[in-house]
Amino acid sequence: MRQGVTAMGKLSRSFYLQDTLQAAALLPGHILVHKTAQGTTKGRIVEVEAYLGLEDRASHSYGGGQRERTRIQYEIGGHAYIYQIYGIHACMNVVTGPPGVPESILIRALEPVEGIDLMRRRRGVDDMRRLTDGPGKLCQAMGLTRDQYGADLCGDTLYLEAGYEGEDSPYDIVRSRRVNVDYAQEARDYLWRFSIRDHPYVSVKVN
DNA sequence: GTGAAGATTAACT
DNA sequence: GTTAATCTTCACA
Repeated sequence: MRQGVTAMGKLSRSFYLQDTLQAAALLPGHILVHKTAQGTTKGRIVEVEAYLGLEDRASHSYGGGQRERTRIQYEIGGHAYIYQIYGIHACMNVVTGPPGVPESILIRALEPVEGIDLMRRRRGVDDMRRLTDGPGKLCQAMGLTRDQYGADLCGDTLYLEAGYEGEDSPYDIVRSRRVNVDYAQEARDYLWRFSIRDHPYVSVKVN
């Protein structure tokens, strides 16, 4: 390694075991990495939303009823919860908390960092701005499908790389209402979306 | 077995 | 701002 170039490590299990809202607030700025036979893609997380199963009417695990789709949310934090939505798109979540606690964090937007040409090919789009500025788009760009359901983020193919060091985020994080959960009664107003202030890759403008 | 709805996107008007 | 695309999962019978 060259002098002055710091290799920052992979986020460890402990990151995923902290309080979900705390983890969600710290997630923007870190890097999502996916290694495939086609190549490696990396993107800096710029927008996430927390889903707290038991008390959150917008969560797939609301009420705690364990279903086939949400099985992985009940595992220990640090696994990938990927589901298909509207029959078309995949969405990538990071499972948090100890075993038995169905909480996760939806990754809603990334800033492309590495493998940008591969992302362009997968998306069939040239404009870099449209590569990863939405939950379905980033999965397509990163090559994430339900095949990655349950992947261990403490493994070597799909994981998070530290984008900054230390306990506190150096980014200016904004809390806002989540996107497209208006049906969720009282839960629609929870400020469980965390994004980097004014970042160009955030999917939906913060109010 | 049947049906409804969705943590979205892109292409419209 | 509105709407179609497209299909798995879940609720209910």
